[in-house]
Amino acid sequence: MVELPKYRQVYEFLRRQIVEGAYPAGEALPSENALANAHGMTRPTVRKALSLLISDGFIVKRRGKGSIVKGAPKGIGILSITGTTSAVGRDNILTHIILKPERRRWTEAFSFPVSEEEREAGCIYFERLRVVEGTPVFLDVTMLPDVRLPHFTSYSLENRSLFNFLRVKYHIEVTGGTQQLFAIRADKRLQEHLQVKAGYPVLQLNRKIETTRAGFHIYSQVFCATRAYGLIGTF
Amino acid sequence: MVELPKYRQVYEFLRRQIVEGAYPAGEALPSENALANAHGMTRPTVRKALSLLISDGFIVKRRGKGSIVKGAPKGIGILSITGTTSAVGRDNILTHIILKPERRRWTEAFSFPVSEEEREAGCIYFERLRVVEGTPVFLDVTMLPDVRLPHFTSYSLENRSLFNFLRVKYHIEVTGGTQQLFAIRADKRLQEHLQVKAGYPVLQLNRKIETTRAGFHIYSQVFCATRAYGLIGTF
DNA sequence: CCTCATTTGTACGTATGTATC
DNA sequence: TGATACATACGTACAAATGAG
Repeated sequence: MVELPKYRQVYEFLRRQIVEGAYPAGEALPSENALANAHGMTRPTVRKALSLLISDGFIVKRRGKGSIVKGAPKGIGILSITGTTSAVGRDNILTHIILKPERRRWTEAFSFPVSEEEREAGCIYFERLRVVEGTPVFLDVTMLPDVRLPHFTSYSLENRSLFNFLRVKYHIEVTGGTQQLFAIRADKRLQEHLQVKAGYPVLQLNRKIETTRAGFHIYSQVFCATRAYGLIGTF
Repeated sequence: MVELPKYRQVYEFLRRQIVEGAYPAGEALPSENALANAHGMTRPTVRKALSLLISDGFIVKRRGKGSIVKGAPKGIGILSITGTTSAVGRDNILTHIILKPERRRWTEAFSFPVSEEEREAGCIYFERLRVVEGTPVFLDVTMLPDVRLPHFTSYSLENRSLFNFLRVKYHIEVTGGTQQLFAIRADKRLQEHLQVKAGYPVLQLNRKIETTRAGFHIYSQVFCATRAYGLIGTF
């Protein structure tokens, strides 16, 4: 088992501190030098951790002032790299398996081109519904190539983060991705699962997710009814 | 006038090279060491430039291989930090002023809270329509606080990037921001400007944009009909 | 299978500039 | 003015993945 790199450790540490409210919104984190001392590392390493917090939208930095904690945003941060599970408040999200992982042939990956190797490997396909505080919010369709994933289809993903699952079971780390956004009308299937009326506007997200394993991508399609929560993100 | 930092210069240089097709998709950029030598800087500086290209979705990196250029994605990259103008293909976008910049009182900034100073300063408000290849794609509503922006309302923003404008005229640099996404039905106003039918699903983007000037935010609301182009982004 | 050169990833240390208070 | 804090940039070292031989 490989240790997380130092900058990731501090990142995780600070992230937890912030969401737990150790630093109220508007307050500054300890200075970069202070953090470096406290964690036994140098300033460049701390800065790398902080830059992750910035791109996650947890802090902003002001020259001469410090790293100021942003208030917890209202909405669901699915636009960033964090998976759906950790994007919400986490405690109040339930995952319901609509279609268990099964092997398929690739047809297409949500308008993303599929490489030759991926096509040959075959496709693992499953559908999940995410329920936040009793109301269905996401319909999540996932496709990934069936290469070196022993016993994948026999595991249950009920209430489990796919990204964490891939990391601990198969050593696959998510590194980033591309996404495409559309506004569409709810069709019959979406009406049913997301509990909206016919023709209701729904967000559609097509994502191609890069990983540390070269050539291994996760293709994911998310449908989201934004009546209560908007999707939020930072840039 | 302050020079751009070195890492920004290389970033701009490589970015231009990529969009001009100097490195076809799938090819690797010169190695970090090579770039460092070529541009008279060290590897950390080059790496900073490359990390910008990654977050813009231009390249992916593979350990032991190099920085591989991604194919030009189809869609409009408005989700990232680049303004609307440079998000598109750039040559084929036209800006039509619907409402010229005028002073208003703040009511609300698209569901974002407005600070006391911003409220007191008053609000500059304007609306623009972006037309790509003959079809209207965005309706762009912008609000910004009227502080230390001499003669702003007297300039025309026709076919001009707001971000560039702020940089060269007022020394304000955009550093990032938060956005919120919804799928809505087109109302009367949107039907007219975006040329869609009643009830057509439209993407709504509320953005609060941070700048180098402390406490100065740009609030922007974008409506987008995603019939032809989806919005794309990386993470 | 092993070795080696190349390339990126992580982390160290140092120096100087610039904004804030 | 001085202290503090972040921004930029230098230089170095070793680890880990890749691909060629």
